[in-house]
Amino acid sequence: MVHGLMKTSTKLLNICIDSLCKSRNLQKAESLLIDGIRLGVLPNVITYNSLINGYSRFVGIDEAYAVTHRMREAGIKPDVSTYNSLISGAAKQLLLTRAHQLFDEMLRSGLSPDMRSYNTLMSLYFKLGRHGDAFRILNEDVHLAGLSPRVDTYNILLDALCKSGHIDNAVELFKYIKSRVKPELMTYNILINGLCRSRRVSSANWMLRELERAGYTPNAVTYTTMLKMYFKTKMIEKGLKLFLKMKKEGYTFDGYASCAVVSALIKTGRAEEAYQCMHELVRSGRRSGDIVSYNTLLNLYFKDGNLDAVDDLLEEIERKGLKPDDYTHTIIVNGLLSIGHTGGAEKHLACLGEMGMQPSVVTCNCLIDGLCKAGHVDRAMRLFSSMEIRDEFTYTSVVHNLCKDGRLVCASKLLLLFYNKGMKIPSSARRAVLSGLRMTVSYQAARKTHHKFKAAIKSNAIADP
DNA sequence: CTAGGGTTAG
Repeated sequence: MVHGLMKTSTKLLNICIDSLCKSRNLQKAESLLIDGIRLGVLPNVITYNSLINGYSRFVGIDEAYAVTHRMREAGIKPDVSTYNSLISGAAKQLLLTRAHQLFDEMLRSGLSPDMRSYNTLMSLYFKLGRHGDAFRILNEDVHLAGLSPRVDTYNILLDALCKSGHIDNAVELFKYIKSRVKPELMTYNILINGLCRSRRVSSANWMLRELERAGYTPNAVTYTTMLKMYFKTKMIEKGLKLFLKMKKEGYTFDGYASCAVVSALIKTGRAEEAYQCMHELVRSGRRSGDIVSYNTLLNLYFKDGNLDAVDDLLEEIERKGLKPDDYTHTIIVNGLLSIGHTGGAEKHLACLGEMGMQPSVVTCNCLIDGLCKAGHVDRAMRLFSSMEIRDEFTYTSVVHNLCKDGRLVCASKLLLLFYNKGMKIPSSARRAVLSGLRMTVSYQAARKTHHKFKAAIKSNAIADP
């Protein structure tokens, strides 16, 4: 009798602790655990697994691993679930070696990894761009372990194919797996997202119909994905119409769709409607209060020139203990540049460095472009030289701005260098250099440079595929 | 374990 009651209590304790952990309230979960022990309700492996999962997701792998010592002291041995949580914690921080260490430790403890353990490892390899290693796990390790992939494994595979630009292979794989497993709503969402990212509007709509034919109802994820595709393909009104439909039909819409709508409205100069949308979101009480929605709002205030609101919002972010991310810093740098405060923007970048953070490529790109446009080409070029990672935005921006500044020789030399590196630069950059050369140097010089560019692009096209 | 939102060039 007493034993039965205790079992019920532990179950209740576990439900409470798990829900606290899932909502990031790890402190409260810890004190509940202590209260439980005081009252004689003993934790079991499930209790500790919830904690480990929470620390893995929201704090860090070391903090999560520390809990395993506490559970061992309590006489409870970690199980496969424990290790799965730990491995996903390592995977979240892209710590491949750590993930493998934990995997080996699990094997040494006599535990057999399950499909989820392999899924986590595969997904990590995909995230690191090591597709070959991911497929090796699937084709060798999973087989050796006597396991077979289910729909969740295929979801990971499909998503990886979509995100690495192999959407056609993803669709092919989808057709193949349909004969083996029943696709989930998530499976359809992954494919729709892949099609939307490559702007295949009609294929995305076809996949949406397939989703419905399979008996599913589109959810907030499906609609947000479609919404973004409309904005990306400049079909703003169509996107807004879909947003209205989501609201009207009472779909489980949340802050995700609103952020996408607000940013599209800002980009098309409709600040008034953007404010309205943001206010609606706050009123609905669905604002999740995460850094993404703050970034969206911050961008809106900057673009609207509402600097007092910017100050207040930055203060609020700090007060709430939210960590500004790369997007936040980019928005701030861009905002400072837009009000002509180039020194402030440079200072912000320097501050990041002092705090031991690397500014992102995007942040640097914005500063380079802003400095150039404000006439400080030399300062921009100094930043350009110091960058370790550059992308096509960096190059395009630098070439265009050098041309505008009349430094055509420099621009053409750099462009040639980028072509030789195999970078994909929009043809507008080449046209800017050539027309500049024609106007300020000579038709002859432009023609010679044109040939050089063509040769570089051609030799790269052969070396690349 | 796996799906959707926010920043930059032309």
